[in-house]
Amino acid sequence: MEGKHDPVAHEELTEQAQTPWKKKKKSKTENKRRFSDEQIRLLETIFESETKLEPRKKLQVARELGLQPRQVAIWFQNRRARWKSKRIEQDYRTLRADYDILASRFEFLKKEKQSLIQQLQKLSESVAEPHDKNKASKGVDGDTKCEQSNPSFQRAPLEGNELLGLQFGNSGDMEHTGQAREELVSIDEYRNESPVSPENLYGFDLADDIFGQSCSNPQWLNFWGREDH
DNA sequence: CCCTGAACCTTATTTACATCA
DNA sequence: ATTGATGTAAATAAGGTTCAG
Repeated sequence: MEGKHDPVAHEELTEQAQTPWKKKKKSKTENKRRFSDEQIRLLETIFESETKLEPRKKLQVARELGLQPRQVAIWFQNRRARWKSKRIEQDYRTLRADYDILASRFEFLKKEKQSLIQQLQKLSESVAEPHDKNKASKGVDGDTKCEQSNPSFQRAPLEGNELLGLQFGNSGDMEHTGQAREELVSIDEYRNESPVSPENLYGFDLADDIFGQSCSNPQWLNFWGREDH
């Protein structure tokens, strides 16, 4: 990689030994001057195309700018450090923004889940009532598919276990029961009629990514069914 | 194959200087 | 005009890697 023995690079040692600050702790008349605009301009130009200098190029640049090769080397070292630090800041901002979006989605889905649970409770209560015969047409549909927009309900009433599975995040079982999945798939239908649409709430389209996945991917359901998230 | 020294790297820190309240 | 705080860039130090000899 780097650190090759280069007769040209060896030149630097000789020059370095002559540099006024070499091994000096301090000098009262220290002349640590900032580089001129012209020097910085050229150094920056070179840095844009190559962040590391070949020894020969370093000597050439040093001659051109009237600097010691060591100074050029140090400038590039510091420049790389500054560049890296800025990149880290940028990466942080990007990650932070991603996190904020996910947090918003999480909050929305939490509310959505609560709402669904309440709806299921109401439905199961109404279905459980022995005297009514008309409410069957308002039941939960077990034949639902994601792509299906018809909200007709022809399925048998919810079993207590099914409801509990959702309510208490008992998703380990649900994941492998097609029946349970079908229950949850009705989220897709619910969102179409939901009074609080995600678009209105957060200004971006959740339907395509979040709900789109939730319909086809049981792992999503598994994830959001847990309380510890 | 191992050792050594040179050259260079990254990272952290120090130092000198500029700017501003 | 002076001064202390603060920011920035040049330089140093320490420790690591690579590679020729």
